[in-house]
Amino acid sequence: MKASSLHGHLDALILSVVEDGPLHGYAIIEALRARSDGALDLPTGTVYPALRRLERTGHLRSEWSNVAGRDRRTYRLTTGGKQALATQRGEWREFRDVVSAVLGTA
Amino acid sequence: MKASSLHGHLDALILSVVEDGPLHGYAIIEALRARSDGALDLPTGTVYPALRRLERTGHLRSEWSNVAGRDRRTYRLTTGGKQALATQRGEWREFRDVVSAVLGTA
DNA sequence: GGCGATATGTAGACTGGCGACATGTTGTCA
DNA sequence: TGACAACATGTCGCCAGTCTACATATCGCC
Repeated sequence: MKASSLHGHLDALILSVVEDGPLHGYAIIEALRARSDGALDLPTGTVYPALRRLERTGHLRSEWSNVAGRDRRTYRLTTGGKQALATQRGEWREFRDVVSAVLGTA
Repeated sequence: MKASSLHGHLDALILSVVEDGPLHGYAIIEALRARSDGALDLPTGTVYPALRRLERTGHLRSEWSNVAGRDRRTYRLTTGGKQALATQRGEWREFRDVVSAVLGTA
């Protein structure tokens, strides 16, 4: 699937997979792939900048750790992030319904 | 609704409203607004460039006319445009289902 | 030693939607 | 007559966000 069509919806997807528990970047990419049955295979150049953006806006917070000799930056949802996710879920539903209605793909 | 989330989906929406019969730019904007119950209110700076793009790629063809003293450029779907619309409807369905699945907004 | 998987990141290009602007006509209302 | 909304088309430059390609490093396996 063309991930470029995600434009503007990626943030919600990331927040959504982190909702179930803290994850580091690489694991987030895998979680998105798993949850979408392989349809979403996002490049690191897309995800890592998005994570820093989400941290900058206060929706995520990160913490470094080392697991089996590998450095990990683990992200978790903030309170603001939870609210943002709820808002964005609502916006997604509206967007989805509007586009489906216009396209006649209800 | 934030129309910026349209990114990449606008072409399909335009092709879809033109599918029912030739329309000029201004009427396309109105048709999108009507079909979406007011949710889609696109600025001319978005729609007109998109129409020229769609004509450049051969999905639309245009013709000038004059109605009640006003110049109109009326667009209609080409054969290629019909095929493109069918393809994009399929892509939309997939995109919609994937995002809904990940967000849990099924 | 090499390679694939794990892990993070940046730089620059490209695309597309948006706000602001520019232009002109028609119809309406005071 | 003059102002203003609606009709109608279009451009320009900005900006946000995604992608490609690159850079770096560890671990486990063969």
